[in-house]
Amino acid sequence: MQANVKIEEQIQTLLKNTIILDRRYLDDEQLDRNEQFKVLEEIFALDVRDTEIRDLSSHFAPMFRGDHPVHLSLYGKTGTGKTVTMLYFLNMLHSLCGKKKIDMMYIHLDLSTPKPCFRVLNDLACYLDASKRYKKGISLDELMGKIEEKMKNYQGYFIIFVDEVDHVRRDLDSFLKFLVKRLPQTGSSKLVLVFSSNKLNWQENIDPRIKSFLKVNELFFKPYNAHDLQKILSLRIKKALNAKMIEIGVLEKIAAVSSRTHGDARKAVELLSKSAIIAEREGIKVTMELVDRALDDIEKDKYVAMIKSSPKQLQATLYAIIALSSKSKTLYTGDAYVGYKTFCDRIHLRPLTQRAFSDMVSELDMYGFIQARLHSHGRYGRTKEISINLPHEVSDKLKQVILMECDLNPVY
DNA sequence: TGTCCACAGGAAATACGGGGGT
DNA sequence: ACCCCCGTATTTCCTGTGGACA
Repeated sequence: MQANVKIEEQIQTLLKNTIILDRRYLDDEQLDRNEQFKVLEEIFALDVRDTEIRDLSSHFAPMFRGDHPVHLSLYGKTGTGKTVTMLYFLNMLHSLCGKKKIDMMYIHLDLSTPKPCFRVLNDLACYLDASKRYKKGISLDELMGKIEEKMKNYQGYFIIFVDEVDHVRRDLDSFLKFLVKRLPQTGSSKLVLVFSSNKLNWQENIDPRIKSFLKVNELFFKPYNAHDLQKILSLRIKKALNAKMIEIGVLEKIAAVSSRTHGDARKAVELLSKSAIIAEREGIKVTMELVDRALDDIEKDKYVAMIKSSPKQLQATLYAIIALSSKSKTLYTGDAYVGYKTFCDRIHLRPLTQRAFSDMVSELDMYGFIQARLHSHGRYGRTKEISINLPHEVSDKLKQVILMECDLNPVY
């Protein structure tokens, strides 16, 4: 009896302190297409990305006169809404075309993770239902043929949205050549290509003959400013969180910090989400200080997540470096390599050559785990000076994580 | 000024693993 | 089942190098 009361009390307080009401709205991945569009609609209704949408409209307007719009290039850093805005726009365009009885279809090729040319074409073919999913073994030509075959009888507008084009590894040239020169010549469909990229110069390295065929209109997405971010965040708060548990100023702070450092909407929402999670776990309101802590946490998680998804060899390299550099102040490649080999021995991993090890070190340097500066000691040789400038807690955490990964999955 | 250390980092060769064709 | 092809990971081999030292 008494226990019942107690439990009820506890549940009551928990409910009262609940912050996250619907966590799906804190992570777009968990929303389905329609829900995403709904959220977008609300955001765009607040005049966010208004100019971009206007530009897009005017770019595609010729379609309604039976004209053929030229290709389009979108530029903007990650998280500035290129993908989201374009998808939203295409969706609208699609339904508008439906109303006006204009034949139109669009395809979104998502390259957020880099893929070789082959896979991209395969994806395209799959969307068109022109081929099954291959991993390897079929020639590019054959794939292209299948796609052409499928498109031969299509008459209407055909929009291909290539998201993050510069991520086509190996042979971006032949991929573009196919899209720009070969595909338009098959059948009578009106092909419109939309490219997005966060590199301004992605066109620089492509074959000039193809480049000249890419008569592109360009559209720039500016990073979100604090004002826009506030609108976006407040919408998320409305959808996902218990507004009573969020102190005044938190929203503004997150928006300000985010716009100052990156202007990335996804990261801003992530920060909000992280703050809420911490607050809920500790049963307190979301305060300004909590936002700072969430910021730290995100930073740490980044490293941990990255090392977790890295190959064993890279993990071993990092472990050896962390372990060694806590003992001595300056660490050189040779010593690091020796330490790495002993560690490999311990976890039954076949050690790499020094040459390959050196590449691992460079990679870790690139990712920001360590710093490796080339330094010459005169007749005592030239080597990299390796140092770590992560906070101790982070490197300790990394060590733990790596050990766990290795001990649980011994190789060889 | 020449030597020589202890590597860096480029190029080419080789190993590997997964998948299709037959 | 066997062979071939392709893309990627490593190895092998190699040339290059800043500067302390004699």
